[in-house]
Amino acid sequence: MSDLLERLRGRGWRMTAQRRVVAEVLDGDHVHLTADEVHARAVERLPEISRATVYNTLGEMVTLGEVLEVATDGRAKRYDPNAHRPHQHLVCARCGAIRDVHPAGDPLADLPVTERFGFTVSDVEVTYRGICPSCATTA
Amino acid sequence: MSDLLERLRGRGWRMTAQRRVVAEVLDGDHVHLTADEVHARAVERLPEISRATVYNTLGEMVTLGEVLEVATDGRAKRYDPNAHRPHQHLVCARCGAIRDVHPAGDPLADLPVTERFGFTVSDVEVTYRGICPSCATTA
DNA sequence: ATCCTACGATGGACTTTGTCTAAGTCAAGT
DNA sequence: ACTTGACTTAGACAAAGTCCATCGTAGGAT
Repeated sequence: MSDLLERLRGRGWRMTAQRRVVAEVLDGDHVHLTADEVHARAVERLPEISRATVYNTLGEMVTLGEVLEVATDGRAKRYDPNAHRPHQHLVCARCGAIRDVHPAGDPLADLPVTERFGFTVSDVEVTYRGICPSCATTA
Repeated sequence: MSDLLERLRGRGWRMTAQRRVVAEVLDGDHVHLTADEVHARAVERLPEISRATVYNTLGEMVTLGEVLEVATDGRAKRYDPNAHRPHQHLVCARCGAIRDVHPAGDPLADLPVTERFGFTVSDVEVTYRGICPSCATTA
């Protein structure tokens, strides 16, 4: 069931009720939750879980490469459990809705060596912005 | 001299000492400053300028399309005076240094209609990440 | 099964980044 | 120079996140 949980367990993670709940919340719906949203949902199952623990756990999962951090607006970071399939994000400029998208081509290859200034470029993050269908109809 | 200042004046902006200083600071070095860095530099020239004014002024310049907001990390937004030449950003994952870069091709065209989910896509933001030459040498 | 202990969790203080408001100030048109 | 509405100010407030001292417990050792 919880694929994410299995992967974490396989890495020798010490399993606690708190970590299990955070992993389950993240892996549940495939939406992109903020840390506070994760905390809110975790509290429903484990009322005494603290914010610090949620932040710590999310941070560890990011370090382990099992979860991605996405900063689509200047506000709270969002956490994306879909770390093992490369993808980009499409964000509604009005309501903030986020969809995973898969552009054609490799954006990394589009950056010529002359435009790399000696950097060792290892990653590229692409954020498309627009208006989603439901925001478009409600004027 | 201050191209940015000229453009703002041409739009009927009420010119004040504070706005002039903010525009000059931004247009001076072509680095990507945070709001607080802008404030720190502005204070050197106009000691009584307040943080709120810097935030207001930057926000207005963004609304007018004369300055771009870039959120390369989850931290403070940075302000980019180079709004009239389309470009993307290359960020050092270690020290946070930012360079403007010009990828080949149009990233917007790389998103097939089938991957747009009914969104009206109007903009794309690309952030390349890597290690800059000076961080690479200092282990 | 029980004990130990290092790792994890807790909550509250603290920091950073940004917004808001009420009151004072000033640029620019008349 | 006067007037007025736009601009600025200081400080309170808010949101997002980090830090720390202390307490609790998972899981190996016995």
